[in-house]
Amino acid sequence: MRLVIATCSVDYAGRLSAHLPLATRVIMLKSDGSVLIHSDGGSYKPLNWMAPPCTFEALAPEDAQKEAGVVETWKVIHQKTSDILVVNIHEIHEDTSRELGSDPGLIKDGVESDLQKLLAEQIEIVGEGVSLVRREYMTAIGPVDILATDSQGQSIAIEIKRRGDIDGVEQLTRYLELLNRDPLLAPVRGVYAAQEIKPQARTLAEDRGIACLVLDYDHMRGLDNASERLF
Amino acid sequence: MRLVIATCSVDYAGRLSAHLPLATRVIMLKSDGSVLIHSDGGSYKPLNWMAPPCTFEALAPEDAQKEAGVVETWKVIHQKTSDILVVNIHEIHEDTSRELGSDPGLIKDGVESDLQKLLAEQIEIVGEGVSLVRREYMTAIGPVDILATDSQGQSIAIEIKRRGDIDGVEQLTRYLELLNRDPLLAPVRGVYAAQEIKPQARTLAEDRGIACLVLDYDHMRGLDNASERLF
DNA sequence: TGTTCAATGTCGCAA
DNA sequence: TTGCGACGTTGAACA
Repeated sequence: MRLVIATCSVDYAGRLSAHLPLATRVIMLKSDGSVLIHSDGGSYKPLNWMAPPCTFEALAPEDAQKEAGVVETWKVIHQKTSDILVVNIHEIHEDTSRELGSDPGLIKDGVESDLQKLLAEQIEIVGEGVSLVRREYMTAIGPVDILATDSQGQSIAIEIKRRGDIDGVEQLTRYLELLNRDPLLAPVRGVYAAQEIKPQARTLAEDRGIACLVLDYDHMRGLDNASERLF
Repeated sequence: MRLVIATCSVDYAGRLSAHLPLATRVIMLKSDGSVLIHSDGGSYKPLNWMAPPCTFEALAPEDAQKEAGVVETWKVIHQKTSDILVVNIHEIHEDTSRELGSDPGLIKDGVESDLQKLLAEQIEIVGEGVSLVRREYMTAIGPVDILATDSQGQSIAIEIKRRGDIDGVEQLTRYLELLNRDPLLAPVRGVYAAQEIKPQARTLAEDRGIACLVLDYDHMRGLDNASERLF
């Protein structure tokens, strides 16, 4: 790992072309050859970067560039896609290198599977008398998040998303079409459950006779507040 | 901007919970209070981070943590969502600070909007006698990229993607279904235009009677530049 | 300010 | 390897 603070300009050519005018930035050079160029702001996404596997090469600038103030040119080339990143260094302000060793990696806990688990446990949220058949009900085109039956014994296919976009409605529509071909299940109605359902998704769902259900994750989780676990 | 190389463990609680075991990492502290924790590998995404707007606070460790080897605790809290990131510093190996100033920002070329603009200008690429009706033709479920008419006056809905995946075909299908309900427009045929069209997307498109059109951005841009040179 | 859509998306899993 | 969906997505344009 090498960290450089330098005044530089950057050019990228690959799936698109991009240019960064001359300014002072942080350049992170990882040991796999990958490069990240960060400004002092924004979010975690760098202004420009090169993903591994790639090769790094430091070159002496051409005469024209040398006159423009370039002291060094870094050329980073992606080995598969031939994407190229060129960093023209005008001045290096800081330059630190250190061996970090491998990282044990991130341990995650609690995402969409939690929502699914909670809704399966609290399936009566979908409606009175509704009971769970099973989670991850397998079909030829993939698993339906939850299959349930209502008080009349009619099947309900439930698709769960954290954020209810239009593509989740498409997904559920495909499942419903398939499930309704099964005479043992049909008729199957659909429920689209999410913490938040976008207006366009709701419109499309309701146009197709799919019910929308907004889930309150915090309420479902009860008092098990994740932030409390830190203290 | 402050760059720290430190042996640390990290905890995050917010939309999910995550934990990073003790290891040596790079910690980037931006002047807006945001924090990025990088390992020496992977892609541009940090192992963990906190996005602005957030507050940064350095605390003395509690006794139990001090015994575990913690010399300092950094607490970063998101001002709106109350997401929290806690960094327990065991040892600082490098610590650099420098004022970077604001960044002029990235200049991009070759994204979807560029493609759309060029295809609108060079609409005859779609077919002889085809003429532009308008870009971003609005419908109830969103704007169609380009609406055009062919030499017979029949409507054409064009969906443009940089890379033609299957979801673009789904999108165009939805538009076509809607547009074909309009007696003033129907029948409307579809054209799926992209720099690269995946085989599955092509198969699905053609199965639905949607024509596929591969765009050569460099060539189209060349024509554009050439036509500019005439005036 | 909120919503929608693209992205050099990235990442992880399963077939 | 490829396909597919989630992501603490991020970022930008637009209403």
